[in-house]
Amino acid sequence: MAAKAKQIPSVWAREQREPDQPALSRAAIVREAIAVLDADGIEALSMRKLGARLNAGATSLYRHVATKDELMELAVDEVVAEITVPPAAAADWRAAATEAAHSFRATALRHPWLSAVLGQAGLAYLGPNLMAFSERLAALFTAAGFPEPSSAIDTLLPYVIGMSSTEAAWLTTVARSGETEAAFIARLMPAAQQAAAGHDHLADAYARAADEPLDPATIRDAKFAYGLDVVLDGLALRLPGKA
Amino acid sequence: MAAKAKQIPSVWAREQREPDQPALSRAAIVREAIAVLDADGIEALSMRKLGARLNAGATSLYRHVATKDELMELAVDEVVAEITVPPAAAADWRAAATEAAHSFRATALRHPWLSAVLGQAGLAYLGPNLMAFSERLAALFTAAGFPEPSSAIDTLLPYVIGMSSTEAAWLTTVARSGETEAAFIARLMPAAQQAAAGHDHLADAYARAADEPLDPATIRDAKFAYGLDVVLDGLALRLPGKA
DNA sequence: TCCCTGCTGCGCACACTGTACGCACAGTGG
DNA sequence: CCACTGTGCGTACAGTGTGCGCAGCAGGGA
Repeated sequence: MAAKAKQIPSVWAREQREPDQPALSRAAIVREAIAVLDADGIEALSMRKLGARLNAGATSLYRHVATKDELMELAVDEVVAEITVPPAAAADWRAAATEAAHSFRATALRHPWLSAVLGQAGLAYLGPNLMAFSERLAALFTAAGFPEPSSAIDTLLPYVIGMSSTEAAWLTTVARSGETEAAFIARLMPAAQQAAAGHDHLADAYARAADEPLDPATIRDAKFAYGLDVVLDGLALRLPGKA
Repeated sequence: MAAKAKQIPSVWAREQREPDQPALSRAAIVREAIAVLDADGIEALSMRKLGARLNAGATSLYRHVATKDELMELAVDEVVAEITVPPAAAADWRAAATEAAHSFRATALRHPWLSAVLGQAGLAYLGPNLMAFSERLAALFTAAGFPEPSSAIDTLLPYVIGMSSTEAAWLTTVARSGETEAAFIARLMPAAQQAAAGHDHLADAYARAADEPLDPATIRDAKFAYGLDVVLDGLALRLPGKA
């Protein structure tokens, strides 16, 4: 969808490339890809569409990026930089870990494709920002006095990733419906209750949830905080001097 | 890829449909889809390929399944039936929860696409087996005496899903490399150590891991069990009578 | 002034994807 | 015998990622 219209091929008629365009570059491509991902979701990102948004052809992108997967990897690493992990010197490791976890969740909800891609990649991503993130987490738990900080990280991160990814998927579904979260829940409720028929505990839980006056976002916040506290409680028991 | 070859159209030459073929049915389609998913991964499943394996055209499947997403939902629910959750009557809730978690992980590693799809779907899936699974978990934690069993579930499940999905992704990557896990790690190590340069804690962790004599599968088992214990410890603190 | 080399963008093409549409046939009920 | 319904399939459409080779530009010698 370049600005230049189709015209008969002629050396004289050919225009110069606009020099004021933001040049195609890896950074610009990644930035635009993130914008598309945030706005339209992961399956809406195609190389053609991305190229069009950059006033370029689809295959031009491949001069700067080896493959679409590599582009995703770059986008992940770029976005991971938004997560803040308090410095290790902080006296209260628990507050620091809580802040890091909440920052992760906030980032994952701001970029709903993040956790899905991250969870599906595992240790294969070695981008600088991801490494820096891991390093700061390791520093935090080491300073806290954990004998094996990586075990602590390998407990906390799966929880945070698991929760964030289901939550992001849910919010994506809601957003696609065009309704508010409460309205979407209300519309889904009958089907859920029907599916829960014969399952007493589930039916009870649904009934209790229906009476809940709190708004869904608050409930999700509380749920995440609750589970996080559980995990941190469990970790605290592993600190030397507590056993 | 039907058995009948192309031939000049003629009423006389047209063959009958083989009646001994296993009839195309929703159950057969789902079963075959799971086989493809297990063998070749999630992005290898295409309707055409699936149809071919069933001696049918691609679009024939759509008589039994509304859309590919629906097929995935059916496959997930089918596979979820493999997860065993001990009955609520079990005296030791902790052993029961541990068994359920391990069963989940085993199923997720047997079907490496499971957690990714599950984590990306959230509460939207309401299949009977998934409902039964949730019900039994709820029964378990209710019988254990938790005041709000759903909070316990919403803590445990994200951990289990998060851990299983990264693990499954890792194993998929390893499998695709054609090497053993140990060999793959050895080949990845230089890149990882280079990426960890300047990050002291990470570099230490890598160095320690390189000296580790245990085989990777054992380490993964231990890591999962460790985090699971952490979560269950944290949950145990929420049992009335412990506060 | 010329050519040569290397880099960037792009048009085309290939092999694929999910799935809508409408026809041809089998079995069933009237 | 006819009508109807359910099933399979061939064709087609609008996409997808990406390999290949060409066209222009920048800079560096001769």
